Amino acid sequence: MADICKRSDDYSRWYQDVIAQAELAEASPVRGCMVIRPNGYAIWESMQRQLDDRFKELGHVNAYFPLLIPKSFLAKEAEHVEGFAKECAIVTHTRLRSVVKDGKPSVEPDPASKLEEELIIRPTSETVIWNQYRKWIMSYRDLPILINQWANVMRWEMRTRLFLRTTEFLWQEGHTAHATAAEALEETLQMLECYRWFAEDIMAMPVIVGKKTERERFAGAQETFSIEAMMQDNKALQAGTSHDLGQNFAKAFDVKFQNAEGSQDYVWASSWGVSTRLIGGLIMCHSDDKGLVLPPKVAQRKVVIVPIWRKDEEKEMVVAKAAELRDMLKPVAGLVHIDDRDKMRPGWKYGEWERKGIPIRIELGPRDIAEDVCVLATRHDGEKITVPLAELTQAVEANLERIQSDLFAAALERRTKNTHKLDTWDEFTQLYKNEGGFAYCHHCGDRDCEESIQNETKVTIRNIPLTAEAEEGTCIKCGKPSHKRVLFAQSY
RNA sequence: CGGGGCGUGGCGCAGCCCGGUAGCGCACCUGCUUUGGGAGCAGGGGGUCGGAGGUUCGAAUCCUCUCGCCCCGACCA
Repeated sequence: MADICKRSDDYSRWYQDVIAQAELAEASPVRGCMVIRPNGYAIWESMQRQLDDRFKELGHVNAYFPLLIPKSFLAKEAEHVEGFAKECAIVTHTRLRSVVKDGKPSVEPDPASKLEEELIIRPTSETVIWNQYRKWIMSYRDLPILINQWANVMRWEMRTRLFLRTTEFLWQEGHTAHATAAEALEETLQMLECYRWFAEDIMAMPVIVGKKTERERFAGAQETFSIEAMMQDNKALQAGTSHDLGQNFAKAFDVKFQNAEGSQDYVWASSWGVSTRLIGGLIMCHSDDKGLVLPPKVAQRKVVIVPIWRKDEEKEMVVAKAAELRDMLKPVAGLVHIDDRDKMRPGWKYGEWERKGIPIRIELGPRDIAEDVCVLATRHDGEKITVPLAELTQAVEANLERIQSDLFAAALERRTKNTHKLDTWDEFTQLYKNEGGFAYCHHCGDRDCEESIQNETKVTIRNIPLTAEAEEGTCIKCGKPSHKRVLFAQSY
């Protein structure tokens, strides 16, 4: 039981096994949609809370815009339609009627309820939001507007994978409006940095921060920036994006303001988002063949106590002691769970909490209590140490910090080991024929050249790192001159 | 949508080729003994084999269609 495929045998099978065994999510009756189970949702809540706090610190407020968008809205920004039209779900009727089909009772859309203007289920909310902004913005005094919304969106993708790409997903989308291009860009970069912070400091997932090429840009954006993380199969995962929208949406939705000098100008915009895809990244970044591994800062339950007993009297005593420890640990570990389920032996419980990724497990039995100690086991490295109860709080606190930094260090080391600087097409194709990874290479910047690389190798330019230094070279593919290296990888 | 694989109690599978109306492991329920790394014994409940049609005295097994899932591609956060 509890079989998790080894990463080395079949990575994507392993990924699915981890999700199933940790009870994070499962498929739904509708293809491509997922049911996020409590363990998975707890991760999302934890991410949501921390991001939301940060957004607010940076001056943003939350609002909510509707799920349904008039079809015509999507047609207002040319590139935007181009980008999303293929994957929009459309509402055409407002009610069903009962019918008998092949002798069986059934339902079908009532033809009488057909909508005059069909509605789109939002794939993203720029259009509805900008339609409202037109009403809210008159003067430069109304700017900036810094709104975020937590919502679900739908993109009818051909192929889905739990968390990484589902037809419906949860995300946050920030939509800001500014009086100047510089301010919009500043906001775009500020939120990009916020995402870097979240990925690295909270998720312990190192990322490369950079600018997307024209080809990979968000439909309707002037510039798109992303954070890219390396998964354990050496593929890249785009973990968050921040877009400088320029005046594209303001022009499409006619959002003008009067500036201090009295003249009219279109508003400058940014939008940025991260989604439940982050959970997929979290899994693929840290988990192992035993199951999920959660960084303490993301884990809702950071510590579980497994009491051990033989007789009922022992159970009472051990569980009471466990409750004491739980209360004692609250300031450093938050809510601590005591697994006092009967009918399950300790070994079983250890396995279960390992599959579920709880960072620290405390084992507490009569022998420990007699000696005023307990056993502290850390999930990520499997180490077990005996800790005097008097020192437990500090030990837990120190270990939570250690786990967090160990995970980041391990992920960074793995990325470093699998990152290369390549200068020849031969090395490039060899790398991606074999182990893959990140490759910093020169590229001419030509869209067709970029496309031909993808067609031949499935490798794309993930981004142009913000830290890329000027360096003369020649394009890895076509040999034309290049002035800096860009980040290549196969991606999810 | 193209290529490959697979649908049999909750989960994982066997049976299918050589038709005779279902079996194993785990899980579940009851009881007793257990409990420091996935406990043991005994008893027990649950499926008509993804769906539809066909061949046949008889179909999980053969044929046709269909739906769904997984993997590999094209599309994408």
